[in-house]
Amino acid sequence: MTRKVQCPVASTLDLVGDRWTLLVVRDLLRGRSRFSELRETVEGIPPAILANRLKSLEAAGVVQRRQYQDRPPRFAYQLTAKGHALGVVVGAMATWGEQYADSDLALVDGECGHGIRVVYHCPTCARRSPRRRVRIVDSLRHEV
Amino acid sequence: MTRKVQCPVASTLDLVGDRWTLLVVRDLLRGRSRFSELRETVEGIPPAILANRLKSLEAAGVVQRRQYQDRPPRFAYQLTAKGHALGVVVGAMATWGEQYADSDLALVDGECGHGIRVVYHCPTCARRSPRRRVRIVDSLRHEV
DNA sequence: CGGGGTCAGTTCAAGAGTTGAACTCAGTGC
DNA sequence: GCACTGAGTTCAACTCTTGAACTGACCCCG
Repeated sequence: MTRKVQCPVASTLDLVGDRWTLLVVRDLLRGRSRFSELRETVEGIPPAILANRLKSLEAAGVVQRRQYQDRPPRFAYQLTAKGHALGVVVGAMATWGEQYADSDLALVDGECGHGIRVVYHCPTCARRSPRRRVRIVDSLRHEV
Repeated sequence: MTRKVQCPVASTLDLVGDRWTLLVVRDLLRGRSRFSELRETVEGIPPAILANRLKSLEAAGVVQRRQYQDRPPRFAYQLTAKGHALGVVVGAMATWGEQYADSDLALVDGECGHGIRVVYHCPTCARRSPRRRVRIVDSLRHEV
């Protein structure tokens, strides 16, 4: 069901625009990697959906399925670089959700260990704008 | 269908975790405000879905429905502050999607007019980390 | 005064996706 | 041999989504 659009938001939503996919990504970011771990931590996901989503994510190059032992064949799912980049989306949702709901999860910098936020950043002005009003325009080339 | 969870990602997804809602928010951010405008610009959305989503968003306090004339009653939908804050999520998807798909949309700072990105930011270190590895942990209070 | 057009939706049948429960199958520990 | 674990698959019931058509209020035009 690929929509033939150019909007990056729409193409992102083609992959992760459902109730479950980003919860799976969230738990992969949390360090879960095995099917059964994900089934336990992704709140009430039916195994059929989990299997289906992991397949889509693998097909999209977002996760990688690795067999980590073969006597009883066992698999681990890990995020690729592309998948780790999706952390910004999950993080943005966490940042937003934290303002409007109680939370037991936090987004933490892998290096300094501090809680972090997802914010706007203008590379031209080198200016960060956590709550800036932002517009979405049809293109930078033919500005609306 | 409220999930009784505390994860901010999950509660955000309860509201916007479907194929359409964030496309509607995107176009509200783009300055569209009337039903017919949204129907035209949200790629192929069925009017029943659009009406339904606008109702949910209004109930969630993300948009506000204003009657802007009453001879023929006409309505405009506008984002509240809460809704504008969702721009970070849409922006994160745009940022991610732009790296993996061609784009005709751009995220623009409302003030300086430059194209902007959505990035991680650590308020403690005052350090911005566009591609930093990030972890999601169970809580900052009782660290995992 | 009648016809066509716009806007903001609603209605409805058909189809697609989701849910929950149960089941499979291989291997392992006891 | 037997229960258990991990990694899924299968299936029927249910719900949600899709697309197309329709409504109804109001305008403008001749």
